[in-house]
Amino acid sequence: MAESYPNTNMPGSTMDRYNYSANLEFSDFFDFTDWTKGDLALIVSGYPESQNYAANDVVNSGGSSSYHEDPNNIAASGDSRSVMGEKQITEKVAFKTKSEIEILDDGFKWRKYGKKMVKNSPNPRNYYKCSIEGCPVKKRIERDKEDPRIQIDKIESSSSRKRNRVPAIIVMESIVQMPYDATVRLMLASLERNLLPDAVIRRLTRLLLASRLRSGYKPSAEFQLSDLVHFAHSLREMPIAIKTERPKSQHYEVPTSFFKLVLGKHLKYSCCFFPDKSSTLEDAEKAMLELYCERSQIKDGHTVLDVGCGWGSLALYIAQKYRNCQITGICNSVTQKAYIEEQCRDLQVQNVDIIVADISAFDMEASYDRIFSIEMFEHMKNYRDLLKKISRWMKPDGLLFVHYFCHKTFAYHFEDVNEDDWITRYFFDGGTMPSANLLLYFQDDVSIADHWLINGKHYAQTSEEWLKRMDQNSNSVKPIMESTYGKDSSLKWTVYWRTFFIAVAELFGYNNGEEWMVSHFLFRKK
DNA sequence: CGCTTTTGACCAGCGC
DNA sequence: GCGCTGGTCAAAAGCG
Repeated sequence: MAESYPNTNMPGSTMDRYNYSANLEFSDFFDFTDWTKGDLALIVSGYPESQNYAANDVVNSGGSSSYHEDPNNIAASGDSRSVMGEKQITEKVAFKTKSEIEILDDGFKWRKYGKKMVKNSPNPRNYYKCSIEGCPVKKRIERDKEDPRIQIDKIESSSSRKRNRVPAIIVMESIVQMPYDATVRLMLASLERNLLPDAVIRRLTRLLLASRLRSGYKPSAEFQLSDLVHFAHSLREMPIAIKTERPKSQHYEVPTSFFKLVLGKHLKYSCCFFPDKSSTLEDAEKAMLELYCERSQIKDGHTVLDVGCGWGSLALYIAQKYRNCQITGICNSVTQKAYIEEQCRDLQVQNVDIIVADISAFDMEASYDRIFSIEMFEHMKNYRDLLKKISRWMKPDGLLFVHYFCHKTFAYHFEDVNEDDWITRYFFDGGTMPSANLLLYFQDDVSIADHWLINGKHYAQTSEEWLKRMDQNSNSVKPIMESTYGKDSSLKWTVYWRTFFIAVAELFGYNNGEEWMVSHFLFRKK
């Protein structure tokens, strides 16, 4: 078996690309008028003392809107009482962070307006205002006089106008200090209200990934090959796929018009390949499609099956490139089929047939020279049964090409067991995160001919492009979100989709793309 | 040049 | 009122 792990040709210093943040107005993030209903101050009431406070102290669902007094006298001088006559509303929070880093970047833009020595302390106190015009949030930062490694932040938002209350920033400042579960809970609460700047979502995502890498994803602290073998074995006991309807409704029934605005012109809703970092998304879509053709050794005249064809990016690409190929695509939604057939008419292509079916239940007699599956195995469980079924659709000398995203070492289920895993809940419930070589444990009916890995940065950049396009087309996206999710939830879902793209980018960009990545397999029939 | 940071002046509150 | 402290302003300095 020839295994090669080619350098995926991503140039070195590309991190600047990944610091992209959307050019949105302050008011796009902070919907003041919405806050009068859910009292955000409650979410952050109390002064978290960096180490030893319980999550429940932070997420306080009852009580008054004023903040609790600091048990450790961190912020004794604050005055949150209402001024006589007009209603002055002040939200405050204070916390300590242990950090060697001189200036902690919290993702917000600040303007420094003062610096003062504090009595009885060798360290100065710095005064900042949020640099966005009209934002009433201020913060002051000083270092602990006993332990200068500890940074003390006090943040307050004060305004006479109720609609200008800005506890959002307080939420954000607090959550980055919190234990894992409290962080997640607040992130969710903040997300729903559209309160987090991209930089914060990115930072939180990385924190969560780091935390999960330490404990959550791995079946054991020392992940061993035997764990993977066990995982692979356990998949054999499961149905081919579970909960096939949920991801479909979660994800794939959003109107095609949305994906037309977000994806590249091939409508490839999977990882693209960037020959260099300045490649356009269209280039990258094409480069990956071309890579599939090359690695699968496809020839003109072959019969081709694309299992899980989506909007037909690969089917249509092959149909145009190899006019004598006859291509069948299987997708799970009628809207996708309708779109592909429309494309066939526009492109004057006659060699494509689309079947709408649930792969786990579907079967047929036909057989093919080449079978492709692009990012569909992630929705499946029982790879043995699935590969057995697919192998029956292969001609004796046929080849199967599989592309899935993966973790380099371990495999895990996407399960909606933790409320924290909102990506699972809303986008991938019932799916699997395979390990890079998981399919090699399922060679009952097929055997490996070749195997490649692709650095995760390609997916990171792909998702960044999707995000960029979604933002650029926000005017057109808005009515789609409103008609899909309802006017009340459209903002929330817009945020979810943006956060999903950000999270995908951070996941695959993690550890320079060497942690989560994309795996390609070429199998022959046994 | 366009931005941020520094810095002394100023101001408000408070205890005496 | 006076002295002290903490917070703010805005002119000047610093920076890439």
